[in-house]
Amino acid sequence: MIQNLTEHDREHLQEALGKSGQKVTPQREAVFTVLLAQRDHPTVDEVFHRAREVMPGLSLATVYNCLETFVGCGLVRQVNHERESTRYCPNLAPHAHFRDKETGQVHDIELPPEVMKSLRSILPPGFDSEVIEISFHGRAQSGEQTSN
Amino acid sequence: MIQNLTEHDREHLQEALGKSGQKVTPQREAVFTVLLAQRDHPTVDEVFHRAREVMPGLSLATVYNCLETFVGCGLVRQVNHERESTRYCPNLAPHAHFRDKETGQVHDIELPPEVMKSLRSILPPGFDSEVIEISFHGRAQSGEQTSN
DNA sequence: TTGCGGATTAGACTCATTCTAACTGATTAG
DNA sequence: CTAATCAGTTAGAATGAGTCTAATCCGCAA
Repeated sequence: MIQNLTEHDREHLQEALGKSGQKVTPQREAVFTVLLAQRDHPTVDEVFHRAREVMPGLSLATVYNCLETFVGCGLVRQVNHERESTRYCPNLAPHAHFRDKETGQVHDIELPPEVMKSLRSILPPGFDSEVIEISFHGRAQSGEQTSN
Repeated sequence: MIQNLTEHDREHLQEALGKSGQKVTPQREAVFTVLLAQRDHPTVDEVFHRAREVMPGLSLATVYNCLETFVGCGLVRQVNHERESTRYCPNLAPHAHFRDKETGQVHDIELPPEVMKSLRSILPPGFDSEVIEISFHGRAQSGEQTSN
């Protein structure tokens, strides 16, 4: 079920968009709402279909646009695994991703600061990294929470 | 310049293919040779064009097939960054990848065992990972070696 | 020689994503 | 008030990496 945004989330959206000179639109709100409502790393297509239930005229291109905008202003992260469709994730805390071989589900794995540090430490001098992506691939015993 | 395989490399190829019940063919040898000759993480297309110089009749489909075969028998690794074309890497030691924002070049970053260990340790119980991919994205000051 | 099976091939196809050009609707300028 | 502007949205066309298909090739065994 897709709830409306909380006041807090709406402000978050507003502020992030505003910072990069963009506006809240009904479409952006719908897409953002969908992302927050079910934090299961949906593909563009999944976002599209979910958002359509609430805003039937919404076009696929707009979903692509909105998601790109959100990524650009730091509201969500892209998650890529091999060459599968890109997925989207509104979890902004540093985390890795675990993709279940069997179900295809993606789980967030918390990334403690000391692990981040040890990772950064393996870069030779002269390498300056802005983004680190860590992804596991394997199986998760059923019954594990879909973390976020 | 594309040299022939050393005796050692040819045996490596032979053995890895043999283990999974496959044979060395001229095409596979050509593709493998290309991968070893220039360890710059080429795309399928790059491999294709390089291998063509040595074997003009070679088809793109075969390059896809060969590379898939090699990945299947553990001879090379796939490297994916965002949604860019898949690249291939004959470095079998545990390592991460660093993609240079500016040049697009991919560098191998050695991954010490203790870092591997700390990474595995962040998986909650029940999560069992076979593959860990780590990729950095940022800029490398020029003058850095293209490690491998 | 014939037949078999794996490998190779060219070209058709798929499908996520990007591009394009037209349209909308809110805001600003005259 | 109009008109001009401009970001955002839209449908559909285009792109391009990768996959599939069906025909052919080739080495080996019967």
